[in-house]
Amino acid sequence: MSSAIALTPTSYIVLGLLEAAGPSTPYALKQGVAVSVGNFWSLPHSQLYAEPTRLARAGYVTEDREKTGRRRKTYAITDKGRDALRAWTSEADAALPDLRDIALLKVFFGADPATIGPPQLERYRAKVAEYEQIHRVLSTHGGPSAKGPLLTLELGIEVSRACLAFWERISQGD
Amino acid sequence: MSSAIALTPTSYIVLGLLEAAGPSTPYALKQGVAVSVGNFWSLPHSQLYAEPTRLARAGYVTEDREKTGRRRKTYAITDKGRDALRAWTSEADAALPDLRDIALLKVFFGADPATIGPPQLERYRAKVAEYEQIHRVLSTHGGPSAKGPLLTLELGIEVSRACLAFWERISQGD
DNA sequence: CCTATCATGTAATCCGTTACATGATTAT
DNA sequence: ATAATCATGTAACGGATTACATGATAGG
Repeated sequence: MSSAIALTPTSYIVLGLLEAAGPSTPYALKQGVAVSVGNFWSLPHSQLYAEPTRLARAGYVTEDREKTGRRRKTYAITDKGRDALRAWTSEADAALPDLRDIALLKVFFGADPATIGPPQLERYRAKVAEYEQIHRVLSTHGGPSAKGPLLTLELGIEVSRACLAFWERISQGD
Repeated sequence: MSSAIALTPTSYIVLGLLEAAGPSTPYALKQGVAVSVGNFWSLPHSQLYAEPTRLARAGYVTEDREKTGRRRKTYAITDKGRDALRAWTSEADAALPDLRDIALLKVFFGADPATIGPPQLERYRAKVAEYEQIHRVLSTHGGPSAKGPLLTLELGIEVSRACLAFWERISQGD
């Protein structure tokens, strides 16, 4: 039988994309991540080659390789995969995530806000604008399947605004 | 000579605590993390045994082991360590952190907000209260060295409030 | 005295990152 | 043609998590 593996967030990202987009190559997954989840959960493209392999080993997806030419691999979610995905989305989480903000870590350890703040502030400004842009596009076009992504964007916007306000404030000597 | 290693956020947490608290055992570091950085950047205690060892290998800290009894290890930051820490806090960051919120990931992939939201909401409520409590304590007692931690708390509070509002909103059918 | 809990550490596993490498397309 | 970029992968290394394990200390 197929060996058992632990499913990580990366696993669910792959499964989720495969369910939403149908059979895909790692490169297609990469594109998918870039325009969707990648906005708040990024991963290097190598993961999108490695992870489907792992998932295939355990039967959550099937792997299909071209016999000819570039020998591209295409992955498709299986029923087992769909079950795992649904079980995961149905379960509430145990704990809140850490902020894990390196800039904040520096401030914690005494970094000068005037140094750390301004670039940070600029990036959040850009991020907010970008999120709002995507949100506009998704809410006008984009059907009911855009519900999750839209909500996600909304949290992204609100959190980014909070961060923006913070870095703005501490950038000017308190 | 000592082998070179890459310094990770974990490294700087250890260095930062060692500078702030003076020579410490891994357990003391664990205590330190728990009441400070741990609130937004947690790590398992095993890291606080492994990481100082790594740092010692490269000369950022010294390791001192009791000859008798429990043979506890005590670590102290070196000048090289202090230099590295200062260099790090002086440099602005390159990129914003990802949110990496698993609950949000679930919503993105279509999870029912009514399932995911409420527990999330409760946790943020508690978190905000906890942060505010710590903030009160730190701002009345706690000298000028509490500046960084206080700022950190303030971002924590603002972000948590934003998240709280979000989960509250989506918990009730939109 | 016994059993929780605190304190202190090591071992194994593995995911994730970084780097390397090459085959196709497209633009100039 | 040829450079540049897109597409497609593999290899290696190491940090991080999880689990295991035992020595002290305090409470009942």
